[in-house]
Order: sequence, then C-alpha cells, then structure tokens
Amino acid sequence: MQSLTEPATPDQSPEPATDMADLAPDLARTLRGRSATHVVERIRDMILAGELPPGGRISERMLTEGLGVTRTPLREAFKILETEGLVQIVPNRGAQVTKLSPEEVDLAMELLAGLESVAAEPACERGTAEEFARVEARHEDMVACQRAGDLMGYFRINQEIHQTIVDCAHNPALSRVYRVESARVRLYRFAGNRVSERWARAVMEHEQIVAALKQRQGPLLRELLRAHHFNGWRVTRRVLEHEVQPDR
Amino acid sequence: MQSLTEPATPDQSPEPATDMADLAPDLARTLRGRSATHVVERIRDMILAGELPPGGRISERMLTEGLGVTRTPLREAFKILETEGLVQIVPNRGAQVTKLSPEEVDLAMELLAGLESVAAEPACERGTAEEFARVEARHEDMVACQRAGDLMGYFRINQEIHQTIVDCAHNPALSRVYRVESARVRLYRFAGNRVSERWARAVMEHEQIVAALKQRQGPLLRELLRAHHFNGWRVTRRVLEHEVQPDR
DNA sequence: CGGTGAGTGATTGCATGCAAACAGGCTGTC
DNA sequence: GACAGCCTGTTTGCATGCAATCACTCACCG
Repeated sequence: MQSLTEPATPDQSPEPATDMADLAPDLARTLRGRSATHVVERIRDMILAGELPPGGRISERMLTEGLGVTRTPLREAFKILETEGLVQIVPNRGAQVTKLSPEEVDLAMELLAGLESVAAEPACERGTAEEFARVEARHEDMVACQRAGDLMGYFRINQEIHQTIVDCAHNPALSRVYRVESARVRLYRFAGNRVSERWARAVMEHEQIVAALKQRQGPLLRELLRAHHFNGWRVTRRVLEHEVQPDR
Repeated sequence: MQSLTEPATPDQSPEPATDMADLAPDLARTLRGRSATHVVERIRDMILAGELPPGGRISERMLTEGLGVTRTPLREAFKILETEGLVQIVPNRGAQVTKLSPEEVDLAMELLAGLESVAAEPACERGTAEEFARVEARHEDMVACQRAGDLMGYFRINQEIHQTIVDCAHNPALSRVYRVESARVRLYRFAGNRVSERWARAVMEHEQIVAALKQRQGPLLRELLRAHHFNGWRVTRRVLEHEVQPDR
C-alpha cells in the first residue's frame, strides 16, 4: 500500500527527514509550528472533496504517508477536526469521518439558518459598501455558473456568498462558527443541489437578498435569508432522504 | 506505569511514571485514549476559575508537572482549546490564555444572544414538560442563591439555566456551539455580575422567560431572551470598561 | 457445525529524544 | 554608556520508540 504513493523512488529507509523536506527544504521551516494546521486543512479538503467518505476510518499510517508528516502533528490535527465536528475519534480505534443522519443535517441546517438570521441585522448596520459590492459581484459570477451549467462552481460561489454576508456583520466569533458549522454539512448540502430545477428560483431569491443588504433593510434581510434556507433545504432534504436511507 | 506489574513497590525515584499513576494505578487505564480530553477539561476549569489569567502564558513544563501527564496529550489539549478559542498558540512560543477586549466580548455576547434567540422557537416546540420543570426548579435554586447573597452560585446556576433552555431545542449542534462560545466569555461576564443591583430585575426577567417557555410562546420567548441579554450585558459592559481599560 | 479462546500482526496512545527557535546575559567595539 | 553579536540554558515542535489494545485467524471443544 505504501508503495502506491511513490512511483519510482527507491525508498530510503534510514532517512529521518520527510518526503516534503526533501522536495522543498525550506518549506519545512515555513511549516514549523503550523504542521498540524496545514494537515487540518488538507484533511478537511479531502473530506469535503469526498476523498474520505463519511463513516470511513482514517488510518494514521495512510495519512502520514500521503501527507508527508509524522504521527504527532497528524494526531493533533485529528483532535482539531474532532473539535470542529468533522471527524470522531474512537479510543484505540482511531479517527473516522463523521457521518450525519438526515435528522442531524436537518438540525445543523436549522443552526446555519439561525446564524444567518443573527448576522442579518448587524450586517446591514455594519457592512461596508465595498463588501456589499463584492457580494453582488460574486452573485453575478454565480449566475454565470448557472448559465454555463457549472454545478460545482455554482455551489462553491453560493457558499462563498453566504459566508461573505455573514462576514459583513463584522463579528469574528459569528463568522468563525458559521464557517465551521457550514463545513460540517457541506458534503450533504451539495448532494441535494444536484436538483437544478431549484437554481432559477434560488438565483431570484439571491437577488432579493442582495438588494435588501444593499438597502440595509435588516429585518427584511433576516426574513429573506430564513425563507431562502427553508426553500433550499426542503428540496435538498427530499433528495437526501431518498439517497441515504439504505445504510446507517 | 510499569509499576502495574509490581503491586507493592514503594516508589522508585528514576520513575518515569506520573504522580497520578502512583495514586490510582487503574485510573491510567481508564484514561487511556482520553488523556487529552481530561486535560482539556482541567485546563478549561483552571482558566474559568481564574487560575490561569487571560493573556498569561501557559508553559508545558508547568502543566505536565501540575497535571501529571506528558507533553503529547498536553499539546493535543492545547490544540483543542485553541479550536474552542480559549487559548492561542504562538508558534515556538507556546500557548497563552486568550484575552478578549471589551469589543470582542461585546461581539461574543451578540452571538450568544443570537444563539438563544435561535433556540427559542424550537425549544418551545420540542422541549418536554420535564425539561421545563427542571428549568423552573433551577430558577428557584437561583432565587435562593440571590437571597443568600451567594454570588458565585447565582452566576453558575444562571449559566446553567440559559444552557438548559438552549438544550430544550434538542439541537445538539446548537447546544454544543452555545456551550463553547459561552465558556469563551464566562470569565468576563462574571466580572460584571458583581453588580448585585441588577439581580432583582434579572430574576424578574427570568420569571417571564420561564413562563413563556412553559406556555410554549416561541416568539415571545425569543424577544424576552433578547431583551434579557441586552439589559444584562449593558450593565456588565459598563463595569468591564471601567476595569479593563488600563492594560492591553 | 457453531462457538470460544489463544495467538499474532497491525494500530493506536503516550513517553521521550533530538534539533530548531527563543530569551537573556555577556563581551567587545565604538 | 549604547549596542551589535555571540553564547548558553530553556522551551517548543516534531520524530520515534514502546507498550496497550484491537482485529483477525485458527485450533480446539462441545
């Protein structure tokens, strides 16, 4: 298994340095003190990309070889990811990607929608015109993705827009919580967005949202966000329930 | 740890084992796979008890000796606490207790108030009568603390009540986020609650809150919680601003 | 044939070793 | 006296070793 990662290297055994250190000696220095953080980002990306499936076990060996780090920073990364809720650590049995039931996703969405509602009024009060312009620009990008049928891009920009709206509230704690909780369910939301039937309506709702934000109509924005979530999630949920039912 | 094989050894000095292992040999077994978690709880308590002051550096040596664990689980604990926002890790310089400015506490309170608002309607819909009774009982305990002038007890039960109300929403993600974010600012909120002038009014507000909960009046509860937070925080903030101004 | 328990190879949890980075004192120069 | 540079003890970051535990097999018993 470990030979899969190294196509032609003859494998140096008494070598203490990592592969990465060999490839880029000063990268190791840059990373010093931040190894675990980088590993966290790498693993998070792998989970969100579906490379590590929900419920699947993550072996230390596999990742130390795949990422070129040793077990210590890797295990620190697991602890961080566990705190974020992306993995679960079973004592003596290692880490596995957290698998959410439809009910859990449902509740997570309730939280996300709630966080956006909380952000709405402060965002209208404290957001800058530049920030609003950025949201609007991203909205145009999203519409372009829709026209091009680029589902992946559409979905990614959609997430970005929502995060940016929350960031407009200028509340770092709120932004951080929203980011983490959003990541926790991203995979599941994406599954539902394949229903392109909803795209047109979602774009329309976004237009209203952007307008309310620009006009700094806090209470209206809050209600629009709430409705937008509700509508979107209803569709996604139907898809999920038909898909995930078999196991668990 | 290796002393497990020798039941009656009187403590050898070149002993690599920890104090804890000596005191309770099988505790070590119980802890296996959960060391970091226990250390996290211990450190969190120390921070919230004020034993580790905000801004103060936490040396690994000090804590390994104090808690009887080695550096590996301790460092894992630091990563967890950093993710929770209770400490910050500066590369090559170790961990320090996060110190929040009044503005940061302000924003954290905005988030907490928001989370309670989010919880209000689901709590009224999904909370059980038993849970409501528990909230009411704790409220009585709190009133007793107020009468006895037990500030510490009053404050602790107050926090418990708010957490319990959030838990009534039966949304684990929401409860978790509320718990973590609440811990992040507990120290700062406590500082303000010394103003006992507010106690009477707070108790009255709580009575209304409990009543709204029991009658499952979601929107009303949401507004009461919002107002309760706003009133309480206004007082606390005034105290904090007069205290924390000098340094930072 | 099903079930049970010893054996064993793999995997995890923690302890510790080693090198990089830092902090603080010291010396020598100007 | 001010300060740059060096030296040294301390602390942190990561690598690795060792023991506990797990997962699996397979012989053995009923």
